[in-house]
Amino acid sequence: MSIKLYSTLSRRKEDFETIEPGKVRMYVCGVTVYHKAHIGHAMFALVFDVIRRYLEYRGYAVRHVMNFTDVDDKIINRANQLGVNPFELAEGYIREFQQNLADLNVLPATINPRATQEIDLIIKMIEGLIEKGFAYPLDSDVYFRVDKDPDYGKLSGRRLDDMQAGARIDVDNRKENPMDFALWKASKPGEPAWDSPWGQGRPGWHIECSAMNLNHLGEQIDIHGGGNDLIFPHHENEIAQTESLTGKQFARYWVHNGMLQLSGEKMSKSLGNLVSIDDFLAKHKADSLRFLILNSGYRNPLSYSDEIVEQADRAIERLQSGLRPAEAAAAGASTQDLEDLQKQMVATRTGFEQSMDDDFNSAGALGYLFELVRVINQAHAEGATAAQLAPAQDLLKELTGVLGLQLENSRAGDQAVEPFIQLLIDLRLELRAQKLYQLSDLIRNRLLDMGVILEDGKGGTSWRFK
RNA sequence: GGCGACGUGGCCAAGUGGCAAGGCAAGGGUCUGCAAAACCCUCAUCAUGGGUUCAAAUCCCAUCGUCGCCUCCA
Repeated sequence: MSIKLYSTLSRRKEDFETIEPGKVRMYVCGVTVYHKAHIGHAMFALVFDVIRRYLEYRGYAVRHVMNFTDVDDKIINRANQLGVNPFELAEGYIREFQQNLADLNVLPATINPRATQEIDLIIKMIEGLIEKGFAYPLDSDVYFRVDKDPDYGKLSGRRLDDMQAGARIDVDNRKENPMDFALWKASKPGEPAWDSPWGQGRPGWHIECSAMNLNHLGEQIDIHGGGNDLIFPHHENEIAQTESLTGKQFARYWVHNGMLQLSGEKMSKSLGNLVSIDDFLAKHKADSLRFLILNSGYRNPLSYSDEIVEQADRAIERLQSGLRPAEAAAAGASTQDLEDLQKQMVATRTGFEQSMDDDFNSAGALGYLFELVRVINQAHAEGATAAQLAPAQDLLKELTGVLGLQLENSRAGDQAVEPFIQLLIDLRLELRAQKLYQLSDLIRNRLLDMGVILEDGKGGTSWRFK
């Protein structure tokens, strides 16, 4: 069975076929680095991380490119406000975002190109577009001529006639068509600038992505992704530029994720309603955020609230419960239990793959993983040994890993405390044997306050970090 | 005004023609000194109104509601 994925261009699910067999060229629009990254940015990164991981699970070699826009008006404005060098400002946020992604267990992209590293190619492309009549210089700017592009609007499903140019911004009367967009922008004194045939300036927002695609993936790519707020104008313009220049179809599949919303509104820098990735990770595990995103369709909007984060925290604990070690004194599960476990393993992998093949239906896939957890726990409760649980637990680890979940219980760097915890457990065991329950409960409660949970089972007391 | 998406139990959410996955919460039970975890049981006819069909949450029409894009935006 093949993978199906929804493409914004055709507005339907399509069979996934790559240009080169077994290889995927995937470009994902990254961020403009002028501000701390928020969990909305994390969403796109997580969505495409899961897509990439699943494609690799399916045997594809994925060349994953995610760019950084490191020069633009917003960066310059903010640098001016802060009185710092715009390049240094961008560099700092790039480092921070990469650290955020690492903290979220997002695999590093194959390449992270930056707009400022592509200037030569950008200029060549603009020259090519001018030669072909798709662009025209105006003073020291260069604009793309939308009227020359017959299928302009095909991605976003708009026609030029329908668009109320200037409805919310002032029309630049110098342009041939109000919808013409900048390929090259003249710079003001003191702003970052590069030499060009049209004078000192910098690239427009859209052309950089076209250039990075061309440079790192080629004229034609398999998947082009990003948030659905980029469909228009950014991706529309990218198609227009690239296809006008090459005369070939640019991306086979356009994949867009829905927006993360906070209190009913899109989370965005301009609205000021954001939760930074750092804020989130200070209170919750990376797995929790990933679960939130996996648990709903990637194309749907996702409403963020304390309540659903709390639910995600619990759900992760539930998945972790499937990985608990067998009781030391386990007697072994019955043949029937082991058969059930075996059946569920087959059902889980099959269901997982069928769900994920269907446009990366991770919520459906999670359903099968929870069912596996239940059957593992049943066997666990029936006395399965470590060896009996291992195959199912390995499967659980493997498939949650495909989704990028870590399910780690222990906190890094805390190994040193383990002997002391064990000492307290042994002490408490003695107190309980003497029925000194007040003291034994005191130990349990105090450890809980410190984030260590004790659980008394048949085979002794086990513990885990909260 | 134009384009588009969505509306499934208290909450999140899958399912897009054939008896409504899963998670969280809640209630009951087993286990336990107690607790926690785990296990067992209970918990929805799918916004509303029409229509098509042997059969609809799933297709069509209408209504109501929520949201996104059209401007920088993941």
